[in-house]
Amino acid sequence: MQIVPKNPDMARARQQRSAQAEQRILAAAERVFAESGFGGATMAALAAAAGLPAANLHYHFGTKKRLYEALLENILHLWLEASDSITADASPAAALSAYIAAKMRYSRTRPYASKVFANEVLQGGVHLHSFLGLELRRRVDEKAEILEGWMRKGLMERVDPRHLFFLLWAMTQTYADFETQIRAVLGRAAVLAPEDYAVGEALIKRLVLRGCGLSFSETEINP
Amino acid sequence: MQIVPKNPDMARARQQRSAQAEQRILAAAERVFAESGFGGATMAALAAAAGLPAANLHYHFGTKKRLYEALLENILHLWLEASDSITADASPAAALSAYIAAKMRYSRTRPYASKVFANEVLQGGVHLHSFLGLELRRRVDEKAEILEGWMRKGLMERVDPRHLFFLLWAMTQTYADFETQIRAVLGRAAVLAPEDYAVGEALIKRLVLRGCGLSFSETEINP
DNA sequence: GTCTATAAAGGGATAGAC
DNA sequence: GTCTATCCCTTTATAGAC
Repeated sequence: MQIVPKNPDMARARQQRSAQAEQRILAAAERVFAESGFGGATMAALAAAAGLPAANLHYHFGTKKRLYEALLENILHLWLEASDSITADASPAAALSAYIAAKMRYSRTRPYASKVFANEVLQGGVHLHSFLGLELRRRVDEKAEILEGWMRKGLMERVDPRHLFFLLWAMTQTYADFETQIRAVLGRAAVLAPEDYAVGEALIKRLVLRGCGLSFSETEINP
Repeated sequence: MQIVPKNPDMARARQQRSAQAEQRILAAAERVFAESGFGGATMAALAAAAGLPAANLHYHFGTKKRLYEALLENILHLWLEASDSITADASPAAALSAYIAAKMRYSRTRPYASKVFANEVLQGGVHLHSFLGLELRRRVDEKAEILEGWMRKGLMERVDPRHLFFLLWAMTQTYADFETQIRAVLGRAAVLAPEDYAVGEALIKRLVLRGCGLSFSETEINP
């Protein structure tokens, strides 16, 4: 990362090992920050989770804060991808269903990422000001405009598109962020069962599609 | 709290001052823990928010952990109250509407309490094991049984009652827990406007009531 | 019960050998 | 790039005067 090497081969090898170590650290950090929050996570815990001495983390990321910010940066990209299905020429029912499915897949496969993001927003999102105020806002404005287009064409009933997104995020992300609570209520010992996610996803689709005046049939959604 | 007084009057006065101080500390702690998480909150910050020396907090609550647990205990009571409207002889539409309204009122009036609870669940709920696994689970089982009764009588369509609760919690609490994100998207500078909560509440009612096959009319819900 | 001062421990970060 | 040893500041908690 900050070494001037003698020959190209050594340089490449070094960079590769460095990149590997950084990925390893970020993956471990996702879990540790999710479980302890920024303030509760210690460099010792982060290092132990990554299987490295704490000094290595400082070498690669400088400070705990910068490691955390690098992790957040990674997570934000994931967050934005899910809405790709919402395009002007898609059908509202299919687009919203696909969006819900994508967000649920994210909750199921990347629960720690979801929790880190939730933790950050919960605590005021000080590290996210430009993301929330610029990138996210722009993206939501774009998608809201598409929904308003559908409404003008009579393809769906009138709803406030931004609030609809707030509720979509809340419902899908709760299966990651509040998984502990859901497991407790359902009596699942270690992890949620695949069918728990399926039941939740079907119910979210039902509420949303019907709420927007779109037909909802189990078989259409889960063929 | 641990003083043996000479006469009853002095004892009462002391107890009152002590109780006042403890309320003051708990109110400040709700805000500080919400904004920084358990690990990020320091006794110095908690003391400053309460307007007292840090030693006083230790006098009243012993350790930071015990102060946090006392605060959580307070918050859990709030959490359970909201579902009082759900009784076997209520009408499903009215009961669910009242529940949504109660949870939204809680998000609006006690956002810090909601955030502390969210933070705790997010981080695995280690301080909530008995609450989640016993009290909450029992309560949800009870309320789920009431919903199933309504379904058997044909008063509402069949849905998984537990997952319905997960979504109700998620949708209503998001207006407290993710308020930062909602404000950013809506372009609200300091706080959400009263109408933001109203729009959210109406949309939640619409999704839920329609999703359960119950009639939803704006005027019926917001007279 | 409340305060000031301080002990004791824990945590982030760096130095320097390899 | 990675490791061990360590510095130094922050934080929790207590002691003891008032």
